[in-house]
Amino acid sequence: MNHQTSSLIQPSLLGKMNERQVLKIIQKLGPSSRAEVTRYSGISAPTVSKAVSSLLELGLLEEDDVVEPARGRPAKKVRLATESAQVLGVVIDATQCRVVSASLDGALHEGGLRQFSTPGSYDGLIAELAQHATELMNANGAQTFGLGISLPGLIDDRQQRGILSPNLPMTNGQSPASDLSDRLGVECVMLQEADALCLAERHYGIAGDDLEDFAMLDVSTGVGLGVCSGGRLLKGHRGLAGEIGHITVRADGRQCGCGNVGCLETEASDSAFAWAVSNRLGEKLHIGEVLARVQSGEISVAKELEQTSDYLAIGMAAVINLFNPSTLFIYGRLFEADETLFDRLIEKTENRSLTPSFADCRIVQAQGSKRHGAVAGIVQHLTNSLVPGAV
Amino acid sequence: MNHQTSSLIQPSLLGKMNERQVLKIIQKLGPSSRAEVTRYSGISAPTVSKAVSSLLELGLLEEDDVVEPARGRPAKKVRLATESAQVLGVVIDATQCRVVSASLDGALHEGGLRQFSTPGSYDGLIAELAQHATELMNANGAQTFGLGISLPGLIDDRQQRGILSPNLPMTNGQSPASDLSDRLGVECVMLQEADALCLAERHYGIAGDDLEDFAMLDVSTGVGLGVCSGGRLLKGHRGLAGEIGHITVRADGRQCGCGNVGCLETEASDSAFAWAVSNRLGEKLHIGEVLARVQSGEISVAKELEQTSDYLAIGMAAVINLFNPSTLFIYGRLFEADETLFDRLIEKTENRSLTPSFADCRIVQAQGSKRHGAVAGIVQHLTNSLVPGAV
DNA sequence: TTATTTATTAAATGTTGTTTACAAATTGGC
DNA sequence: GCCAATTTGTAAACAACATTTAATAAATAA
Repeated sequence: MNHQTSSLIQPSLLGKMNERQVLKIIQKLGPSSRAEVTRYSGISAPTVSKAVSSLLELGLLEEDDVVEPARGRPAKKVRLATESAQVLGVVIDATQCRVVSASLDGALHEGGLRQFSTPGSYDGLIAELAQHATELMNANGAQTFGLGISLPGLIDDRQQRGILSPNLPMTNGQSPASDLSDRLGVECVMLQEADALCLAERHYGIAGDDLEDFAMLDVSTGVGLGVCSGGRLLKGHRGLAGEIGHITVRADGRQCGCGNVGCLETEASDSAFAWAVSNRLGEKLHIGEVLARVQSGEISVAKELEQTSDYLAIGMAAVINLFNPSTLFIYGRLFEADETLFDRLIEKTENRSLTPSFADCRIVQAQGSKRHGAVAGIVQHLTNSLVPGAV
Repeated sequence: MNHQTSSLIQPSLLGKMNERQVLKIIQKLGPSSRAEVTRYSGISAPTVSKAVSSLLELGLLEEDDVVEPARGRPAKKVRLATESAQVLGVVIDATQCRVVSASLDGALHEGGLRQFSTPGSYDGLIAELAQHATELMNANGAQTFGLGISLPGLIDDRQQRGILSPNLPMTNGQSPASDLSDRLGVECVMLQEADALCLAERHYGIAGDDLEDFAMLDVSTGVGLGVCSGGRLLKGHRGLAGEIGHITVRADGRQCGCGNVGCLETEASDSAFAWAVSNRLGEKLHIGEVLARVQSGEISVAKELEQTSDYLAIGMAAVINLFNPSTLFIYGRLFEADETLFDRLIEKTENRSLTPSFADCRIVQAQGSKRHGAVAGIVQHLTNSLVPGAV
């Protein structure tokens, strides 16, 4: 009658905790010698050696032949596996899918990118993903440790199941992670795409290493939000947290597909912007076409841009007030329309935010990609798997 | 050169982890025998015995003399300390302050409540709090393990310092926890009041035990939000997370003290409601006066109530969409004005929410109090202190 | 050759949890 | 009234694992 789900506390747990800590240090420091890890961690040298041996045996680490000239005996560095092991990342989008292979340090492989149009059926999607994944798994001698998936829409994180994806309805109720895992025989995890972008910044971003509490606003067809709080992704009860696209920013706004009116998404997204422009021109244009005409100087969209950014600022301010992120990443192509837009958007956001919260937050454009995010997702999953009840 | 802040991984860590686990089980199950803990946890009997001994020695547990008639040797139960130990809770509000004493299981002591008007100066506040606390510490033979403080306004969680409290400006920049700790010689922690309400529900609430992801909306003078995610309070980078009062719900709304316009707080709080009623009646009324006149049938406030709840629903829907709570607690006295208000508010919230997120969330009125929250805060702090790098 | 740094090995010590056995304290039946 | 059954809690023995220190080997620069 064991009601506790938590991991059993056994002496061997300590060894695993040390392994995970050593792994995390190498993820952070890059290729390192055992002595460097010892100094950095405060763990004794023999313990570090033991953990490194174990990680080498697991295949998560590899020996690195780089020698840096120094005083005494040269260090034999170890690094995250790049030759003997790999992970795959899968990005599923409304129109396109991508499969990439990467080493455990997150570096995407040259020539390891497969891209194809999203098939019309779920079975077709899984089949094509599985095929490309299999090819990448066999492409080089590396053992594949796992696969991460970035999926748009609402995702049930506990059941690893799609719930509602307006632009990709075929995934509703499906479990691509489980289906791919069955076909490929490797561990698979699925992430909401905004969460994937979060992990991309957290693990492979350039924004410094104090990235424990930050947020990612993804402005494209809809508006998505990923939040990292205390070093963990904010999931909520079922994993639906971060659905900012349908918060109300205009009590009497336009009708939204969700049934509500005046959602952030209907007032401030690529689609909303394109809709507004189309409305004025009396011609149905997609965001790409709008941006192209703007860049060619054919049309001016200052007014629509202003209105869109007014509402986007309300959404950004809500994120800053509610989550107090140290950094707010903005992911989107709207800024291509006007290079001064970003700065004006920040100013508007400041006016809509609580002063101390805004002062504590820097706002930058995101650098990462969903590809990197999917890879980061599986790498993080593997890392945490080392210790049963890990952070 | 140890850059790691995490706790050192030592064999003795395991013992502490077991102690904490045993303590948590007793917190959850109530007074229990060692055998019961053994069965529930799956930990072996001698280990449980050892942990219990240690916790008895620390003073966190006490022996319980209740014997339940059963088959074999009667169990000697242990419980959270109630006679030999206590904690204090402090609630600081704009007009009133309270100091309470409670046993480690959270039960407030009979006659252990001190209440007084909030002094005009910070030094006076600390002095009076310290005096009442000292008296409560000496009131019975119990050793005082710590003190929890509930404070309104923005709080820097890392530095345990007040930042900005519109209704209690004397605490800005101050550290009541540290100041009281110096005077009393016991451990003190400070919580934002919405977070305190969260902990009250989580530890002493009646809402079931699956309370890992939930939210607490405190509608009073302003609108505050506390969020518990994955069992931890959402803090954000500095601890400012949950500042929902100043998100924009009406792009062209009333001017707010924060500098912005159309904040949730200026459109949907006790004050906003009272302001709207006062405006119509041409007479400046406080919320209490409004409610009194409503209950006496003197005035009708249906229209203002409708508008207030319209905007409150927008805020609640934002919480549901963004945090995906399993439960949303509402704390406030607005519902006294109309007993059907709560149900209508839920309906409006549903219209403003994403369907799956709303379906996953039940909305209930909060039962806990800030007093319980302050106590829960220090008890949780003490519990987590058992293991350095705890959850 | 000496100094220096790295990494491993060996030995000593201490911690943990578990199993096994046993004592303790009660109920229930004869 | 007494003995068996039952359940609880502790003690001792044991095995696993960790950490540390110290010693040793290895590999290079000076």
